[in-house]
Amino acid sequence: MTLIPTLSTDFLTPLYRFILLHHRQTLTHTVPCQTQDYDLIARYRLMFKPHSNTIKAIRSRLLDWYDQNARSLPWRPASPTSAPIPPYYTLVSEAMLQQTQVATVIPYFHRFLETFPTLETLANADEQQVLTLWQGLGYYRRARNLHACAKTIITEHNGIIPSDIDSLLALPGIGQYTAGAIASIAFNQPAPILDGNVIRILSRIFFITDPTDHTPVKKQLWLLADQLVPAPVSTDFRPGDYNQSMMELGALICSPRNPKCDTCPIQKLCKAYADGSPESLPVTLPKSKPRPVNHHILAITHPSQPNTYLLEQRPPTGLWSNMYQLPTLELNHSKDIATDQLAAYAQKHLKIKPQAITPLKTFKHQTTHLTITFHLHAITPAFIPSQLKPKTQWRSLDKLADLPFSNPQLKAIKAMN
DNA sequence: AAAGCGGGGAC
DNA sequence: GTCCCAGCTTT
Repeated sequence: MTLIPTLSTDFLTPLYRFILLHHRQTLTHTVPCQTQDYDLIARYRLMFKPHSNTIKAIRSRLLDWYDQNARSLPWRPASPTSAPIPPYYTLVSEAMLQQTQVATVIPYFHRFLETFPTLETLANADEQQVLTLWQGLGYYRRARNLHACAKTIITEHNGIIPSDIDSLLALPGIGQYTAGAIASIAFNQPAPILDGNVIRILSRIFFITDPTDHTPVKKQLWLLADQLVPAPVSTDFRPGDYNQSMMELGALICSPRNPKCDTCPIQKLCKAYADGSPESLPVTLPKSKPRPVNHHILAITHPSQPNTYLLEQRPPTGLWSNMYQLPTLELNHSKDIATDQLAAYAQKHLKIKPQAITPLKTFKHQTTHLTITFHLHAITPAFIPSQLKPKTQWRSLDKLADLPFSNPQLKAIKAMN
């Protein structure tokens, strides 16, 4: 019994060739197999080589379903016959859609393109303006990467977004998924994608019960996705539409909970449905819980100018990098002791000697890794400092529209007005 | 391999 | 409350 998979490598990128080679070796070492390995080997066979009829059925059913049920979205052509959208639109939408739902992205996408209608306008913009348009969307590194991406494409690719996976992967903020999405959607290249939707669908169709965020399983899923994406020789060579049909199915039918199996175009091909357990897949590794921390916000009023407060810019790395805020420090102990610490911090780091510190408000903010309790304090300086620390400035709260703030900072600022 | 990185939708 | 979302990067 041979377990060497027969894959066409004609259209695989070097990365996939590497993965494939690695697993060929793995499988070679598995032969001859031990009896206790039969289950594992059966699973590997399945994952490597679905029956060609299964592959064809999945492709054609998904494409037919997509033609009838695709949502109208701003980054899609209005109809199959209308002009293709610029690759720049695909780049922007894919950056925004990373870990973010379609409904959340739509208004941001419109505002962004209104301000930066072309790659060149984006490349020439200030990072501050790009971040401000991203305000509230989260994962702000995406905005800075997209901005850097535009600059790089202008200088190193003559302003033309590259269509090959390797060039795309070299750009900041573009990983395997986004490279595959841009190559397939914007340039109709037969590149696979693997996002949360595709993982969910593949794990259910092929009944993959291993944790899908485990690296070897993830590699198998990439190989599976690579086999399923239409190849140039096939009659239904629409890799961009096929990839989008997978994600569309994951969003509209094959949802994490309460999947609508009754209306699923590939229900008959789904092993998890046959097993009666689609909702139990995919299996994921347990995630760590958010850590509680305390952040203290200092609302320092200008002694003479009304409604004017001291602002600072956050460091270029870490949480809310490069965004603006009322001076804020992390201080993790009881609130009573905090006042002295706040005064010391204001003197040392802001050159402000507080005349009075008044607690104003406390509120919680949730991120993926932190549960932050914000403590908002009003501070009246004893005098106006002769000079300010770098990256700090006095600013009227009426004139903040051009600066990027995190949601909790906006909340604190709103409480001051 | 694991952690850091946001905010909101859906239930 | 929970889980997850058209993931990427750093350690």
